[in-house]
Amino acid sequence: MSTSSVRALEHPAREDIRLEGVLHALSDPMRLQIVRFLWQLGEDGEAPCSAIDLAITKSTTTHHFRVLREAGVINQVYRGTAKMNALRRRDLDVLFPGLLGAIQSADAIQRERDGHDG
Amino acid sequence: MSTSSVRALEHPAREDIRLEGVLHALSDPMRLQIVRFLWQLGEDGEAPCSAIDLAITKSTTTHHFRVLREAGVINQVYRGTAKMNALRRRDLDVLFPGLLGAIQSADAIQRERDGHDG
DNA sequence: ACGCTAATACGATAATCTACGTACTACGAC
DNA sequence: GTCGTAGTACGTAGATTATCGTATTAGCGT
Repeated sequence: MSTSSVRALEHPAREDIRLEGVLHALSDPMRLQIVRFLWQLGEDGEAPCSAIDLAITKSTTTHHFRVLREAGVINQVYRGTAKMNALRRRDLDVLFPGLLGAIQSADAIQRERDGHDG
Repeated sequence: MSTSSVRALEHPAREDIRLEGVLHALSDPMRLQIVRFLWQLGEDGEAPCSAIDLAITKSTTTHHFRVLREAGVINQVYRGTAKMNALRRRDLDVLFPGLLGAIQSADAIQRERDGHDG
């Protein structure tokens, strides 16, 4: 017996996403880096946790992904042995139009200013 | 002898304002309330700390205003016995175009959803 | 069954944050 | 100078957070 994975992950419904929670989730540099990475994958892009090279241990990485998920910023699903992550762009755009885009744009401007390429 | 107040307040220069800091400052409900209030005063609007009725004590209020100032979100100047506060709209708009507006808009949408009037 | 890889769970620690109360300073009015 | 108002400083308590290390679970391939 084994249908496609019993392991389910709790996500807030779109209407339960709170602005304060989203802002708090994005106010950490590591999490901002995660979101930047996912954003750059484009619409519907997704990636396993391990695809992002963060300067922290795996268990801390797990923690940050969970914060993002619980705030409603990303969606996580198990796919085989990996856990795929994707930005909840559409949900956030319906809920708070322009917010995610403005933050991404601000992040890009700041990185440019800080001397990062790309 | 008394020129216009020796008491000076430290503000980050525009180029020293960090996105993470702004997001963190705005991720607290009390501070979001402060910013909402200042926003509603319109361009160049300013108000003393005491103009906002927060459900916290005076010393905690001081703390929140300081967090906002140190993050670069508001400007504070002493004016007589009061301390006037104003959003740093222009600085933020130059630095991160659209960010403050998107957050304000998201805040308004969320409050509408929560059943507040206005 | 065994080993590999991806990710979680748990427990600990140190830092940060919100909030409070009390004591204090600065300014204006009297 | 004295009083009232606006706001600060300081110390502290309690909660949350970021980080780690180690042990563990889930799924895939052999």
